[in-house]
Amino acid sequence: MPELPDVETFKQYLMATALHQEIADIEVRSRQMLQKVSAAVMRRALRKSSFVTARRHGKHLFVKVSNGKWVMLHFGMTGFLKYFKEPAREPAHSRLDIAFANGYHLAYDSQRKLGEIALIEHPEVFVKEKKLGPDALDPHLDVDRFKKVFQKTNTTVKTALMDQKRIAGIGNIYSDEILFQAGIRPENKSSKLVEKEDIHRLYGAMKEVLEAAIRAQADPAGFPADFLLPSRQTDGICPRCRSYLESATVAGRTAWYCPVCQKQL
DNA sequence: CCTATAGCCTGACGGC
DNA sequence: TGCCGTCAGGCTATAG
Repeated sequence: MPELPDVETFKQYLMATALHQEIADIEVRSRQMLQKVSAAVMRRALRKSSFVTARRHGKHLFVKVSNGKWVMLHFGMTGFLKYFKEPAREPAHSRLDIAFANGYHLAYDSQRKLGEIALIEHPEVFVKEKKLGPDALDPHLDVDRFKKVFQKTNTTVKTALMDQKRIAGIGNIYSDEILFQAGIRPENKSSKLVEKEDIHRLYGAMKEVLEAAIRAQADPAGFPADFLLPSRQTDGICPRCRSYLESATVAGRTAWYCPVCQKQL
């Protein structure tokens, strides 16, 4: 699930529910989710503290603790957050449970355990160490910088879009949507896009798709009618021209596209 | 350096 | 019903 729009929605959710409440205790349900930190250290860092704010870079969520530390949450393919009170409401694969003094809980759920939880000094240092590219919605990421990212590579445009070291936040699902909105096939060479001046449309589509998805809180039910994503399956139909969608393996993932609306350069 | 590919982990689904 | 293969909205370590 979690690409940029999803993680942005998690951030807003966390900030609307879980800030400024004393943390009574935490329970690490799956040790393997913790990166370079023991459950004991994590517990010591959070107990009696509270969360004060949150920020996001790409698919990473950073939650600031009142003692100055930050908790880093990455959601893998299946992660999400859930704020709840009744124990019966705890999600099925809760890997970290944070119990607040007011009786509520915040659960980090990850069915496939492909995510990561860490305790870090500062998000900026983390981003630098991970060599993450600029966030896809960073205002400083203008079209010229975007262009540079795409011209100096020999890979496909979908692969480049999903490479977190080039631009952070886009994964398999949203790269399909962005390429559909830009009218470009996923297996086109990235550098060719720059030659052919299609790069401006790709840039515009990226910003528009991600912003629209955030407005819909990453819920497909609220997506614009011309979005490809809800049709992304066998026998799926293009929302524009009604052709059957096609799929191909690109970057080891399944790409869906409209053979009529998306051109081969 | 660059790019492509297995492997990690768990569960849901379709076909037999 | 049960079993098996396949696939899944991510990323890393490795090979070429």
